[in-house]
Amino acid sequence: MFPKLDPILHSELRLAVVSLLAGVESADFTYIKKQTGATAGNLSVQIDKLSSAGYITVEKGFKGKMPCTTCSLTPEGLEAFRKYVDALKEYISN
Amino acid sequence: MFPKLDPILHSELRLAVVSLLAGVESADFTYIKKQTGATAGNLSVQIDKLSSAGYITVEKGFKGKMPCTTCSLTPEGLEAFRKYVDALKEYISN
DNA sequence: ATAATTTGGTTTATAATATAAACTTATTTA
DNA sequence: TAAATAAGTTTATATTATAAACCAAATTAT
Repeated sequence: MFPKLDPILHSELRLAVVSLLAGVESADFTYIKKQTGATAGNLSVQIDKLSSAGYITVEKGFKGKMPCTTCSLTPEGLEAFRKYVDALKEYISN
Repeated sequence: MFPKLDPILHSELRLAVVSLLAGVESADFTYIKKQTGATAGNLSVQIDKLSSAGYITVEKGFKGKMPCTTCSLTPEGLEAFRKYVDALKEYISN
């Protein structure tokens, strides 16, 4: 049977963000924006959702004088990602 | 970089339907409904979309006296599924 | 025989989502 | 100091997913 796919992660951009963060300590907004090719508005919204879900933490600081938003995956986010991947495999393998 | 995910397939139910059909010659509406656990309305809509996209063919006939809608994956549908899986792997592996 | 229920769906309405466009605030460059 | 750029946020819109309501025919119960 097909397991339910976590709707927080079953989104192209949010999945890309989490996938990206899964590989690094942390990444800032503009880096994520470049890597994903997302618009700032869309990214801002999706980062909020991941943050509200507790999948990432978001820290707003400064790099020099410029504002800089840094994101990193929480343990819960990593676990959710792992589960999502497993669930997905039920759909795409066999 | 993250490849674009085919929006026709990046949907929980449509992906389940295509995944299911990828393994068999054809399957009828009620069978798909049972296997996916979807509601009839939702399944009807999603089957229409897959059909409009040319990913599946839909034949309405009768099994005995009861109406019976039979679906099967087209070569394009199979190819799209294959591509989707490949694209997805860029997100979920590494 | 006919009323109620079930089967196999479709259509319509609604709630959620994704996305872009417009806007804000501060900074740097011309 | 005016214009342009950076780094986001907020708001508006279009699309989606989903369920609820509906329909017609067949079956079962009375």
